[in-house]
Amino acid sequence: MSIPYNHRAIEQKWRKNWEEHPINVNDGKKEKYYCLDMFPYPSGNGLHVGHWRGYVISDVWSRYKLMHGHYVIHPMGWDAFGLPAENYAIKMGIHPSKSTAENVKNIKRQIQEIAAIYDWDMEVNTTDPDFYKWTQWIFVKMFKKGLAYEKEMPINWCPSCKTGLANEEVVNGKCERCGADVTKKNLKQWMLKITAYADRLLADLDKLDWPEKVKKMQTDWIGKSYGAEVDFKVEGKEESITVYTTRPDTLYGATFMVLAPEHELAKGLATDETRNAVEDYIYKSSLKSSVDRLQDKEKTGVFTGSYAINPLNNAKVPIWLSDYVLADYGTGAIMCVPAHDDRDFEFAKKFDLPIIQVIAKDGKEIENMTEAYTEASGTMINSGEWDGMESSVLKREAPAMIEKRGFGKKTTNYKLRDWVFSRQRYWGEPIPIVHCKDCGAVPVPEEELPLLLPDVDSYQPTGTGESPLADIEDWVNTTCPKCGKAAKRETNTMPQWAGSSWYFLRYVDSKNDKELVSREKADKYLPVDMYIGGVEHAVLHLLYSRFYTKFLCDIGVIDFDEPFTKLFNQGMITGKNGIKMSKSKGNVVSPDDLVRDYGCDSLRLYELFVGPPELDSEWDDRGIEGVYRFITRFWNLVMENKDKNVPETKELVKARHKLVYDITNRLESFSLNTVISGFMEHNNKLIDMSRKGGVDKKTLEVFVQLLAPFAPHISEELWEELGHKESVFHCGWPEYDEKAMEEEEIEIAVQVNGKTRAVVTIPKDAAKEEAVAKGKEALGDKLTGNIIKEIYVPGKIINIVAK
RNA sequence: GCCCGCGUGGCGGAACUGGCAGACGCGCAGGACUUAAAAUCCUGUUGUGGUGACACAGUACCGGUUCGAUUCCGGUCGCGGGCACCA
Repeated sequence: MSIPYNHRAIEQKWRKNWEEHPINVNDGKKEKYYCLDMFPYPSGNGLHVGHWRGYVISDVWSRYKLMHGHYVIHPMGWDAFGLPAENYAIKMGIHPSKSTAENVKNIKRQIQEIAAIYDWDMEVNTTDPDFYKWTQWIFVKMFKKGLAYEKEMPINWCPSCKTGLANEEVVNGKCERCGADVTKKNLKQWMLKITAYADRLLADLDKLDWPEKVKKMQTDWIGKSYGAEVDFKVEGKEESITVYTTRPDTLYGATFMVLAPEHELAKGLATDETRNAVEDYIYKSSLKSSVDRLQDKEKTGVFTGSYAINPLNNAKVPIWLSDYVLADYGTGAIMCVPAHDDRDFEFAKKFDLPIIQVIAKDGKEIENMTEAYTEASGTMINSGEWDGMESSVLKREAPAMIEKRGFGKKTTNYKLRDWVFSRQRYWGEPIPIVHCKDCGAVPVPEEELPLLLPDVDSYQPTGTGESPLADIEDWVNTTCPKCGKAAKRETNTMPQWAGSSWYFLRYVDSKNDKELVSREKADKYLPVDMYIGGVEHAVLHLLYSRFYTKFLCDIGVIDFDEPFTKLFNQGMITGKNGIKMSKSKGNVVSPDDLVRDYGCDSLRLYELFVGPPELDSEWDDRGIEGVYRFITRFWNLVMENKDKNVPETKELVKARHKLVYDITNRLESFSLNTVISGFMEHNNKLIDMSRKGGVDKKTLEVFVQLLAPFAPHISEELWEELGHKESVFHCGWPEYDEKAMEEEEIEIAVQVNGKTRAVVTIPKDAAKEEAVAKGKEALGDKLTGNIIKEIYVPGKIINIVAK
């Protein structure tokens, strides 16, 4: 009896061995491959089996690249600033610097259990001053380029987290972190001008090998639209109001105009009769939260008393105010064409405003219109000189026509807003700005960075719109770097996304104290070739990182403008019935026990076997038994055959090539669950062959090589058992020969009218006559009626059509 | 409301460009070994009918294209996700 499989001893042995003899070494000659995980924030709850999956996927891919002779950059770090870490610290009553350090330690231990080939020399932590020095440095650079600016405006405010939020952090009117209803608060904020990059962020999506879903989400988020700005004169006044529309073709149908209550002209348009009502409406709107505004089912509004003149036909249209028009999109004012827009139609019906149809539906005017006709297709009617034109054509041409006639211009708009970058919280990078009475906002000189986050006892958020830093007088009070007079520090901190927007650049030169990253190393090791993480960051981290990368490229720090060449989103692991794993639900499965009982190798395989890596999968502990059985059976197979000197048979060679073919192709297409089932299937076949006469050594070796990225410990052990001195990871990836796996005879289904009635064995490239004859023979008396047609697709099917 | 994606056994899931539906695994049932159990091994496992070879039905539902459809097309229902008054 040979040695039984002992995962504990084997895994311990190889962990130690890899530590002493690293397998992924940069010799300066190998081609680099950068495979990156989205770095975790150090949560106090530790890792569950769901976190494992992403890390296993990336490690399998990294080891696969390693076996192809690459030097693999596969780092790990900590996204340790920000709300999650701080909220946890507040809850536990431990200072965030302390709780964060503890959590990092614990999670690092757990991550090491995965046995990934992480290069811990590269490790970064966003809360490390040597790291956030450069986070602040980027901010200063942006400030100097005019991309960071201060603005007082109503921003999204989470009353629970007591901080302002970026647009991207508000999901369905709720805080992305805590789920509380988001309100509006008027605050002076630092903003990043991400909108300056809107066009490039949109256009460059084409360059990326990313899931279509994520590209689409970013496209929609950027939300580029094409249309025109049209100027309407206000009757009896000097002013004119500019509206933005994507449907200038419907200009003749504009029967009224609506301004956002916050529009700068709103108040001034009121007449003596309407003044009270108008001011009342503006005041009430200002009190409404964004959630209220969204949830209002009925449209509200007030007539200003003023009229505008449609520049096309000089029609007089009433000007209304309504909060369904957004102040910060387009011009904050719209022309309303109730016949061809749902919202305008609703508003017109409610306030009894005229409706003029300008596009014919099915060639005619609609009687008793009950809903807006929103298609841009049909012939123009009631539109003066435009009558008879096709609306879709006019929609395209109208902006230029309007521009030519001098009452507007062709333009585009984006849904993307500038990034609210201030947080009224303690646990973040201090914004390196000094406010001076004379010089205004002055950046902290670059040589004085990092601007350290002061240590405080009271780090709870104040809720007043001021950061806790505002209370630390000897920190706040400073001198102006420009004029030397007394000045005050900016007390807001940066959002969690600041560090994560560029951390991937730092790994390859993490100890550089002169530069963010040396240009030499950046050119050599960047960008990221493969990025693996959850889809939840589609419009947050992934958009911000692209923006940062483009900026850093523009100022010459790096020479590429897209950070992540290829992106893979792994699905979530959930508990029973697809319920998200959480402590409160009590359905969290910790990897620790499973590693102890079944071993790291088994858990790695099972993480992949549960389902397609890109889809969510329900965790079921029992399934790991099957994987453990496979590993044990494979172990036994190798142990029984390794010293038997079994000669290679044709059948064994065929099986070997088929094995390499299956595993390689499935791995290349990221079908990792079927890679594992492929291993199992081939293992079963080999066990069968082993009983019939044995399995040759070469086949066993190839199997071990293929298994290595997935189950590294057992593979190294068996590789050694097979007589090798060198690590299996340095012995290349096996190749297959399609000719070698071809069968001379194949089984082929014989159908009658498309239904399988028999299976015959025929030569692989049998001629039609032969195949059909054999098929008919096999069918025997199952074939009745007159034969109408005989179909033979070599290698696929024989189908006899009979009546 | 708009835009994506998905519906396959008791369960997780296979089926590459249309070609034997249900690979692989879990679970379950039966058997071998054992005093017994665990572990291990073997057999069976979509449903209905039949002792049986076999027959019929079957990939959410209805219809279409095709010699042939889980796969392509049209419609319906259900589930999940994104956006949500962006003019």
